[in-house]
Amino acid sequence: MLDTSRELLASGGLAALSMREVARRAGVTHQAPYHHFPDKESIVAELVTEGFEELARRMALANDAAAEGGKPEVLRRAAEAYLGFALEHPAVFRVMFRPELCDAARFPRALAAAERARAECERLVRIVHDGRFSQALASMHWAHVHGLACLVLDGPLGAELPTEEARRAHLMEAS
Amino acid sequence: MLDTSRELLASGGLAALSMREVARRAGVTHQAPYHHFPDKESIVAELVTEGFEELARRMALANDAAAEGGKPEVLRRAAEAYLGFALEHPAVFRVMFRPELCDAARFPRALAAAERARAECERLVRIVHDGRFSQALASMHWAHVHGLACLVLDGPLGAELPTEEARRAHLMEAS
DNA sequence: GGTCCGTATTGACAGTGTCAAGTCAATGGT
DNA sequence: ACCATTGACTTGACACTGTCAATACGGACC
Repeated sequence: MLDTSRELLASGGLAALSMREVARRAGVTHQAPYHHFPDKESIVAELVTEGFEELARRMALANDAAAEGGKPEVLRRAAEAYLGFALEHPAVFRVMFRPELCDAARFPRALAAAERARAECERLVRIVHDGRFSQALASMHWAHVHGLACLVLDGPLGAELPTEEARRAHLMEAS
Repeated sequence: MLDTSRELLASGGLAALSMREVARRAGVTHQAPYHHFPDKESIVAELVTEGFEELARRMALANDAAAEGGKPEVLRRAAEAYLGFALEHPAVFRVMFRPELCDAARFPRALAAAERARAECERLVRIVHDGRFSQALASMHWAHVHGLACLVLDGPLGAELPTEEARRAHLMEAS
């Protein structure tokens, strides 16, 4: 069920993800999905939650590299983690940052997962800035990779150099 | 006609912008709008075009400040222009960076307007970096303000300090 | 065996974008 | 003066969507 939802979202974006199409692919009638999810928002919320969990996982892994590599290595890995996720799961990534699609009050799990990703970002800031932390610093780092991801996925940066090339170039500048 | 579309988009987001609601507000039947716009995408494209034109205009104005102020002043004004636009027209801003909503091939004007904004970004890079230019540098600057805008509008940064305060703090760090 | 519950079905409703045909007034050419 | 054309609008339909309601089936448990 969620698998087909993921597939639909990945293939045709949010527009392609419809309750009825999910039911069709599962070989059941259009109302069957409503016995597993109260409404469409719940499916989206589930996918969003998974997305933030995976993103947080990747960021955590990158931060763990602080032990071996130096600070620039951590930064590089963090950017790689964030951009890697965005490039590998573009449709999920886009949906994750459209809060109107998944009311935070109704889906605390999604919010918690997002918070975990945020916490990893803060951890990164502390690692890179010798324990110091400020919201402005965190915003700066996050905004940088997030902006890159958005522009590469949907902005003018995506047109040229769609793959590894441009991405690497940007990573170098990010540190 | 476009006015009511703008209103709907601004008030309730893309979901609230429907051909039939536009017709309703104009006091005509649901098909009347189709005599002025071939389909919904055309209306969205028009709003997107206006958005990019306004954004390019603001960025141009900011860049023109290079004559009087120094480089940091230009940077500050550019960020102010970008973030100001995003905060004043959040709904339009969001739609501008969802290319699936407005096929570039069908709407060359929208693409041209976006290109104009991009050109202003390149101009900024040249001003700040003494005439030097690289795509990576441009991406870096653009990504930074764009990421800030996205996160403030729809991300976790928007929750706290929604107005002038946090925004200014980020601007300081950006330069 | 009877009851309950989870799963599925059928059928409806309102709302959407869009196509097809028809109405009606103003315009312009002969 | 007549007529064709054009543009703005209407009416009516179609397929699609999310969702509600009522109904059936099938196994688990007392």
